[in-house]
Amino acid sequence: MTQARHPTRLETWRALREATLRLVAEHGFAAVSVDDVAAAAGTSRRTFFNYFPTKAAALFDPDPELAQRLERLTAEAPDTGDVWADLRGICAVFVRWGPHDALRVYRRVAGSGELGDYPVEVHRHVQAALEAWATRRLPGDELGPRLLAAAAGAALGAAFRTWDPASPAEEFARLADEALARVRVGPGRATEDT
Amino acid sequence: MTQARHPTRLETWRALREATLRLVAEHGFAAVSVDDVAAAAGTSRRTFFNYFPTKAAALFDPDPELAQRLERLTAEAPDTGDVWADLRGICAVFVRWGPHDALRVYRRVAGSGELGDYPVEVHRHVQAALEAWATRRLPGDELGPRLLAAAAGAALGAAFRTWDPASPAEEFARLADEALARVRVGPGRATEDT
DNA sequence: CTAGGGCCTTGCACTCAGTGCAAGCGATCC
DNA sequence: GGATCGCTTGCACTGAGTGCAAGGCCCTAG
Repeated sequence: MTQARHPTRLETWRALREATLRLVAEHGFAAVSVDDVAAAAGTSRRTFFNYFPTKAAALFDPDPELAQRLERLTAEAPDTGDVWADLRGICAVFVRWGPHDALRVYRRVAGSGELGDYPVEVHRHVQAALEAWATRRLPGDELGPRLLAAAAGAALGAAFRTWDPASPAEEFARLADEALARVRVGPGRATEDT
Repeated sequence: MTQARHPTRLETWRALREATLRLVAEHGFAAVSVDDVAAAAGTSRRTFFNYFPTKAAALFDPDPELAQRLERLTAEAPDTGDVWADLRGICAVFVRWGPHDALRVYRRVAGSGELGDYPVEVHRHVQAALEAWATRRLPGDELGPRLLAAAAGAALGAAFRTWDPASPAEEFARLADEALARVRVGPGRATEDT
């Protein structure tokens, strides 16, 4: 039989994330203390802070594996020449992975108004990855990459806020597609000679 | 001669905002405590929290007068039939008012990475006002108003982050114009029969 | 087998943000 | 003159977040 084994770093991370998600879904963000989460995950309060810098981070920080997949997705994305269309393609794929259980909790927390800053928190790392991708695609353009990533983030955010968390996850993806389709981001004057 | 007079509520508000802005500009957000701010504004710590729910709020909450002007701006905005164009018009005006001294501090704070959530904080109330306006313009459309406001906010945010706070404020307005011009938000399928 | 070094956990103590409560103070209204 | 209302303030408390140092587990070198 297998020896009692120390949990790996990722396992502890996931236990904390899991506990946070569950407790917050049950009681709301404010009503859950870090001590509660740590106890529920079978670690100490101090260890919690070794993994997450803030309580909110335990809710929103990207799962390392998911982050890696996103990294790969942007790295392998096609270049059709139309940056915005390619970006939409990336988003369309990404939006169908998401940890939808987490998304539902995010929506609940968002609706309760407990976290004024939730909308970005949720998408910050996604938007950062998109911006990095756009920067590779538009070297020399300062505004463009930020604008592209922000516009995509805005579309995803609007879809997210419109989504009814009680409805199937596919509905969120559909809303995101629609939102992305309604937005268009064109090249700047400086780069239209490309 | 005038009698010694109790400061009006707005005056106290402004004293606290002013003190926060100045101290944060000097020492950074984290290095300034609420006690410091309260003392600098000539009030008590407890009074600070009677005016602002959080330390960040003292930095970012909209000046009541400015909020009113924004309210009026959206109320009186023209309706040319092209929602996005009208929205761009509103933003173009707004972007030339801003308390640019505050904006410069925001950029500094933003650059230092102390406030992960700054970008929204800065624009939250603006975006909310734009969304309210868009909702009046597009009744019955759930996604549309959020998308319009978020897209405009994204453009403003991208311009803001690209702006060099050492350059004149007009440069920020120019960047905002450019960003807004590069983005286009179209009507949804459901509303294209309007 | 043992000694040591690295990584992770944990407890302790501390600062600071944010809140409820109740007392105080000035102005206003009968 | 007394009741009331709004604002301020002090006090005490919870909980987030951090630095520090001690202890435990594992792996490796001798």
